[in-house]
Amino acid sequence: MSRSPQADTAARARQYWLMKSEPDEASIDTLAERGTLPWTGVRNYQARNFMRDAMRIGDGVLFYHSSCPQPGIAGLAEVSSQPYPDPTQFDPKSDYYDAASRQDEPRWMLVDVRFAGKSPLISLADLRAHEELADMVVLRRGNRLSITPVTPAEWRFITTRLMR
DNA sequence: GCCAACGTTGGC
DNA sequence: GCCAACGTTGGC
Repeated sequence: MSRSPQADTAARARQYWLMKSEPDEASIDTLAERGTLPWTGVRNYQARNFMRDAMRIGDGVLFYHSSCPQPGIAGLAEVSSQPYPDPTQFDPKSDYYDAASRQDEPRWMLVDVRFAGKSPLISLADLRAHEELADMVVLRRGNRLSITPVTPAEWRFITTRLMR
């Protein structure tokens, strides 16, 4: 099956994601200092599949602080690499070591994420207060996924209405 | 610290 | 392939 030259070169529309990080491990300030971070430690297949199969360089990221005194969106980032194997899976000293993963067939893939700006914290209560965001995946009851898709409308609302 | 919700494991 | 038990997530 051949594809047109346009299909090979045309960028797909930018997509958007929300990525949870525990600020004790990596906060928006950590990302601001370092510029980019490898998104290590994801050990959930659905979240891995988003990074491995769906993300593209330049996709927008809502950087979310979780498991902390003030959970919420703390800033913006963007996907800045192709997927590649998470090195921590091969490191026996890492909390994220996976003895069952093989070098020649890595189980866990990640992307790098680049800092794109800090925002005043947008709390869960703030997010839930807006009808426009009622269907956000991250707000769904029982949701535990550390990476969730964000619709263009949700992205627009958050970045243009809640972040100014 | 509690606990709801969900994913993974492993016996059968 | 079922499903109970167990572990983890993550807000409160």
